[in-house]
Amino acid sequence: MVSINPDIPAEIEIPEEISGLRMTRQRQEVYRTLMQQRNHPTANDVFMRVKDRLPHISLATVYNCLEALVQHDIIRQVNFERESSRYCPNLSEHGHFYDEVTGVIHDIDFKPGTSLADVLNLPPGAVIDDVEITLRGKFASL
Amino acid sequence: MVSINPDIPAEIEIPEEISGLRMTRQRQEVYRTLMQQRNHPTANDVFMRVKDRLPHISLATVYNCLEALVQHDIIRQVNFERESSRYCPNLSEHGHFYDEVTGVIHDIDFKPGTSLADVLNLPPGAVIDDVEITLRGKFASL
DNA sequence: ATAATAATTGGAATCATTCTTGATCTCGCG
DNA sequence: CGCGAGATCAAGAATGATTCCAATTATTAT
Repeated sequence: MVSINPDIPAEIEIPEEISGLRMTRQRQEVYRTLMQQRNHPTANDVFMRVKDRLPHISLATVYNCLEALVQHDIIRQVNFERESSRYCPNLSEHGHFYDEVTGVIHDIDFKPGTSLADVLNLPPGAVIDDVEITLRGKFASL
Repeated sequence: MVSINPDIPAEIEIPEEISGLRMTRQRQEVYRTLMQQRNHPTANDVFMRVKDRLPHISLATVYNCLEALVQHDIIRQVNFERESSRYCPNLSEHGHFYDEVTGVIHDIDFKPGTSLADVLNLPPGAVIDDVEITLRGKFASL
C-alpha cells in the first residue's frame, strides 16, 4: 500500500492493483473521486472533478476508467430511467431512492436478514447476476 | 393480420378514451400492439409492427403515443441499464428478469401479501411514486 | 361551420456514450 | 539498460435512441 505520487496528499490510499485491474493514475483519480464524493456523480461530474488533479484527462478516458472499474466489481453503475449513468463505490447490495424534488439520490439498504427473494417469485432455476432496485418519490411535506 | 398468440384475437376492442386520454387511431394501434405482443418491445419494435396497419405512422408518433400512454398509467416503461426503453401493458406491480442468454424478459411478480417495504429500509417520510426492479441473470444449465 | 386545441409527421437536433486512430506508457525479457 | 508487445490514453468523429421543431391535419367546443 504505497502512495503512488508523493506530490499528492493521499487522503485516500489506493493500491496499485485492485481485483486484477492495474490502477493507473487516471483510474486512481477516478476511483478517488468516487470515494470522496459519494453523491452518485455522472461520468461528466467525475470528469470535471478529476480535471483539478489531471488537467489533461479526457472524457473518453473517464468513461474507460469507469467501465474498467465496473467490470472489475470495484464500483457500481446506477441507472435511473434513461438518464446519464451514475456511479458509486458502495458495493454492498442496496437500492436507490431518487428524490424528485431535490434530485438527491439516497442509498437504500436491505433490512438485516432479508433479501429480494423473500418478496419476489423468482422463476425456478434462475441465477441472478445483478439486481437493480430504483425508487423515485419525495418526502412527505409536513 | 396474424395474431402471434392464437389465444389473443388480432382485433382487440379499444375504447375511445382511457383514463382521460383520447384514444386516437395511432394510440389505439400502439396500445393494441402492446396488448398482443407481450414481450416488452422497444419503441422501434412497436413502430415496425404498427406500420402493418398504419403504413404512414411515424416513429415520432409512436414515441408520442407511448409517452402519452405511460403518462396516463395505461402502460409501463421498462429500462435495462441504458438500453432502449421497453414497454409493457402489465400494470400490476412487478419486476423484470432479463435472461442474458436468450434476451427474453420475464415478468416477476411479488409473492402474495408481500411488498418491497418488507425488505427495504425506506427513509422515514419517503413517498414512493415509482418502483423499478430489474434482475439480470440466466437459467442454471442442468 | 369556425375557431381553438390537440395530434401527427418528417426531418433536424440533442446528448450520452462508444468508437477510431495515433501517440504514449508499462512490463517482461534478453 | 533497451526493445517490442500489449495496454492505456487522448481528441475528435461516429452512433443511436430519443426529443424537438415547424408545418399540416384532425378533433372538439362554441
